[in-house]
Amino acid sequence: MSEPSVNAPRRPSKGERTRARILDSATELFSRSGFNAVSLRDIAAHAGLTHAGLLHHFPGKEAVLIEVLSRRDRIDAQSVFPGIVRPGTPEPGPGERLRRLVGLVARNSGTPGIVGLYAKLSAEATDPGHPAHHYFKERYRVLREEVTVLVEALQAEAGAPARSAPETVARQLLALMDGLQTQWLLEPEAVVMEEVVRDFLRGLGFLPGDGAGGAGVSG
Amino acid sequence: MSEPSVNAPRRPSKGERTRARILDSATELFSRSGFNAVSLRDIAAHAGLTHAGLLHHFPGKEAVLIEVLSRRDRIDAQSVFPGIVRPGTPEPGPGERLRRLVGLVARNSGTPGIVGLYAKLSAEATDPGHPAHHYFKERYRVLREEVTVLVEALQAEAGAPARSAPETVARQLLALMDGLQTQWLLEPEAVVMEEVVRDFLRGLGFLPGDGAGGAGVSG
DNA sequence: GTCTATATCGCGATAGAC
DNA sequence: GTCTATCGCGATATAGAC
Repeated sequence: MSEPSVNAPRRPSKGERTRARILDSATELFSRSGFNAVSLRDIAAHAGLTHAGLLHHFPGKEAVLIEVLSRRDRIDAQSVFPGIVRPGTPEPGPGERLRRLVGLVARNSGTPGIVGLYAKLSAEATDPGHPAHHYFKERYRVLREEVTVLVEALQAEAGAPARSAPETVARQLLALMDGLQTQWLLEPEAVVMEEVVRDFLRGLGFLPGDGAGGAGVSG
Repeated sequence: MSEPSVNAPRRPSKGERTRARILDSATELFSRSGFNAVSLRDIAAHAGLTHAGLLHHFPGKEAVLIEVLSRRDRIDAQSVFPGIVRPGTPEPGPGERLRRLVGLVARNSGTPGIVGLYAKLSAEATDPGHPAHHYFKERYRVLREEVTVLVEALQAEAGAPARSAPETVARQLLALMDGLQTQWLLEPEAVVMEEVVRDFLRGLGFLPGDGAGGAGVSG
């Protein structure tokens, strides 16, 4: 049987290994120097082939970037919303999902290179016709839906009647996280993204206030 | 006497007029087609000179963009925080400044081209060494300070004790506005930036809530 | 001081040989 | 699947015309 079953990892072909090598090289170089400063020739050389050889695996430079970022997206999403990546997987409870989401914000502070790429590409991709346009539209749609569901659950748990529509709060939270990244990238030492996000969530009643402890989401 | 006094508008020199013509052309072309799709040769041709001639007035393409945006910045800032542009000018009251700030968000919905340029440049400019890096650092510093002062005043007016530090709220508001632009640019018909910002401000007690009972979220 | 012409560079992308 | 060769383009530098 050389037919692999759906979930069994099979031996990668040579092409797949080259592709992976290219993505690893691109991730490293993009993270270090950004998108514009890195040429296809740089990536190809780092991966051990020529730029024309690289373009056999990817249609263009931006396609490489999109693949780099969507690979990371998949990893991040899996940690917060496992159901996105593996449909049917049961999501953790709302409190746990929120904890993981804030943890993701904190973890991003360790990879300014990637965060910067994300900020740049998501801005460029607002242009219809940009190769990553549909990817980002879809990304925001999925994230907004997941966060909306999360907010609904948190509002229900919070007890007090919800002041705002869950979709609106979801938009606010995602916008806040994105906008904070820009401020943090400009002045990394002056901003603690995680703290600002926590403060916002506290205002919504999703995290205990800084006085007497509330419902147990400590430390 | 052909000596103009300090504040009297004097006849612009030929160079200054050329410079202004270049900026007008660049604004129009950038707004219509974005940054990457427009070449220096396009801008120069539209302004009636060659691309090398243009480069006698600006060191490079990005310098042109920075000038285009900072010119707009000056106009916008003047409408909300007159004191920034003309030091010593008395600011309007907090309520009025907040009203103008929200009005600016609403007005931005009329110029997606410029908003997009802003989103793209502010992301690119997070890279230290980018020609606009210092401009954006300074821009955020000034905006954050002005908004912090505004938030302090609004918190005092709101009566209830402030839950968050004014600087934090200022960061949140600016981040929210920036992040919303990305979402709006991706799906202009699905987002009403002004409404989401108002909702956020309502949650802070800076705008009147809708009715009393809290259950006012319809639709 | 203002602008043009030209020459050169490195880039992304394509075509076709192997 | 990878190469060499080549194209067109944007960006840049220099020399010099007005």
